[in-house]
Amino acid sequence: MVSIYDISKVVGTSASTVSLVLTGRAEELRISQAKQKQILEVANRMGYIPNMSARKLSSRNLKHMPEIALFWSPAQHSIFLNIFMNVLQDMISKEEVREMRFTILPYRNGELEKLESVLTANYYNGVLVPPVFSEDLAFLTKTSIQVPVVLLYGDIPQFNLVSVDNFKVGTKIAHIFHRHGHTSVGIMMPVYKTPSLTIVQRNKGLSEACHNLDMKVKLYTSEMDLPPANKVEEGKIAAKKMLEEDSLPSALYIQNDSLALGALSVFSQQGIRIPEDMEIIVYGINDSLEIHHPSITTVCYPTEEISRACITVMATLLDRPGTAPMQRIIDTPFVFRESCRP
Amino acid sequence: MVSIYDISKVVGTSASTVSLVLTGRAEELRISQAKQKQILEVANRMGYIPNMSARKLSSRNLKHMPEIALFWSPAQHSIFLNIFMNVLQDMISKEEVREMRFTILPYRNGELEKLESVLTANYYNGVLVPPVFSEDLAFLTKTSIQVPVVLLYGDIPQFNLVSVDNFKVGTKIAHIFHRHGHTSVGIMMPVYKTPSLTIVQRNKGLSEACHNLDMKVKLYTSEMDLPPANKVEEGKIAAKKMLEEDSLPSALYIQNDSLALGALSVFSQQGIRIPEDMEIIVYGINDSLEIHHPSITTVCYPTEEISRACITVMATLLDRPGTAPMQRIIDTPFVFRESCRP
DNA sequence: GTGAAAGCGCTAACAC
DNA sequence: GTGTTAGCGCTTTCAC
Repeated sequence: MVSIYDISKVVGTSASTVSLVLTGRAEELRISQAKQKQILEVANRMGYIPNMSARKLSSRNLKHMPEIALFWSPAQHSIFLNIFMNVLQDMISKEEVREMRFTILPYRNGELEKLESVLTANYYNGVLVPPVFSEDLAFLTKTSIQVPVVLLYGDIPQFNLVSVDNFKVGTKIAHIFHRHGHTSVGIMMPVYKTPSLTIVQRNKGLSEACHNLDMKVKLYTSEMDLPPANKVEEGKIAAKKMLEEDSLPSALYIQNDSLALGALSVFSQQGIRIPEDMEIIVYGINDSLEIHHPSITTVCYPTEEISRACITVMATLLDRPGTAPMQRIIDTPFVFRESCRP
Repeated sequence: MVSIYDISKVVGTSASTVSLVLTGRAEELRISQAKQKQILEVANRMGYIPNMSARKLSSRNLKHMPEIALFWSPAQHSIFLNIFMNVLQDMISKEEVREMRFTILPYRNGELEKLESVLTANYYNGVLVPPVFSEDLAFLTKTSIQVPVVLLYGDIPQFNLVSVDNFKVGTKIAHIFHRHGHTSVGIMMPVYKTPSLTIVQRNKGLSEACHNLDMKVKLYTSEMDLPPANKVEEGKIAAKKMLEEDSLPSALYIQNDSLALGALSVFSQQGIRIPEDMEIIVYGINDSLEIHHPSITTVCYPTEEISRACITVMATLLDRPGTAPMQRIIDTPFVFRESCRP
């Protein structure tokens, strides 16, 4: 990489002159126009990119700020980032936690190990990992990381965990349906090549509890893997397939809000009455579920509390390196509406 | 701030030993257990936080990577970040642009200047600024920044711009309504203490064109500033107020998708037929608008193209510092559905 | 097993 | 106006 020293050699001046020009202080120190122009030109031609680590290091007036790596895959719910940043800003401005900054490291599910060098070299003061696939979890387990790691899913002893009890969410839903006297329960879920572990856990919690409570369980999917933007379409297909069958479950749990929107539009078209013909609970947060007729009962990931807990845990670990890993399990709230009463 | 040198003094060893222990290479270099334990303890007690700038600088094997500051306010549409990161990852993996990393700097609208030190000290290789308020734009204009700045809104000559023509969007809508023979047009918009400049521009384009085409324009809002999460409720209130008036516009443009969901639910309850009684165009992207009965015609911010252009512009400027500012105006696509045919 | 010393790329103080 | 020099905090090499 080209440094100001390289530029200074080409121009035939000292590195400090180059620095002065490139940081915009040429005028105040009265560097000659000709030299300024020449330095700028050479920098442009050589493709000089300032090394910010060096700059930060040498700047006397900068207070050092921890930098946290935030892994991010396309599969995460986009609202998370926004809420997380709002909560962060809020906590920092109220001085509830020390300042820190988050750098986003995009990765694709199952390919976390491509970022191995970032992790092993410990270039960040901490790492925040959203719910990842099992292969990513396996990779993390065997990687030696010397900075605090906060996971949003996955029970790895050496890491911190801030999560919800997905299994329990499933169990709770089963109990609600059982209390209402249902004997057959449907689960509608997206078709993933590899389903997310959180969905797997919720399915498992629901299925096992249903089994224990003598209710039948049936899975419904569109059986075709559409692009992520087409979840609504997937819901329509899944709902249509469901309606083609001999019997309908009298209670349905839908794993995703977009899926639900698609399914609900089909149900309404086909005259399925909700909750009379079928009670419905949806995992999700979409506004439309609230204003739908009838309004839809939801369970959803408590993004704000999770964010708050993440930030608190991270701050604690930054200030006290080597502290034993912590676990925070946040409760998942139900919002009961017309589609399924408590 | 505490450094490994501080720790070494307390422990009574050398800085390099501390470094070895703290980077997890104590075993391979056979540092004594006692010393390891002591160093770890002291580091924890003193609240040692490694300076990553120093670490990156001194690591021989690291290839330097540009770091870009991404300003982010709660008012931005959350989907943007997600799409932006997906596009980034895609472009990098296809080697269309050089690698770069984005660090999120949260700020509140109108308070961008609180981040002045970040900007003037030039601690990032580039800066990406989403649509900001006029006071933020004014602040940026008068701040001396020595690294490439890409704006998503605002015509400041010294900065780069990647944007849409909001005014033209308004004009286009006016022409569609005019072609359909409407003489009265409504604009429904959120109540903001300070409305976003993009909304102002679209309103302006629509109003001016309506005026030129001899159509009446009326603004509708809820007139109460609910929290951002209540945009749906705002839409309901605005719609109810609208229905209380003597006459209804025969064409309505709604500035925001959540607002539209609220308004549409009121219209449907009150038996307003769409598009017969009122044609509707919505600015937004929400899935529900597509599956609504009738389906809703939308215009929306072309996030993917904008992201792609931002990244391209940024990469160009990183590689060729001092290149003249660029402007990229992206076209805003209409999706015609039942609520308003072309 | 541990310490001394060089050097990463840059800024800033000071000398000329 | 421009160059020299001393660090910023850390890793790494090499000597002991």
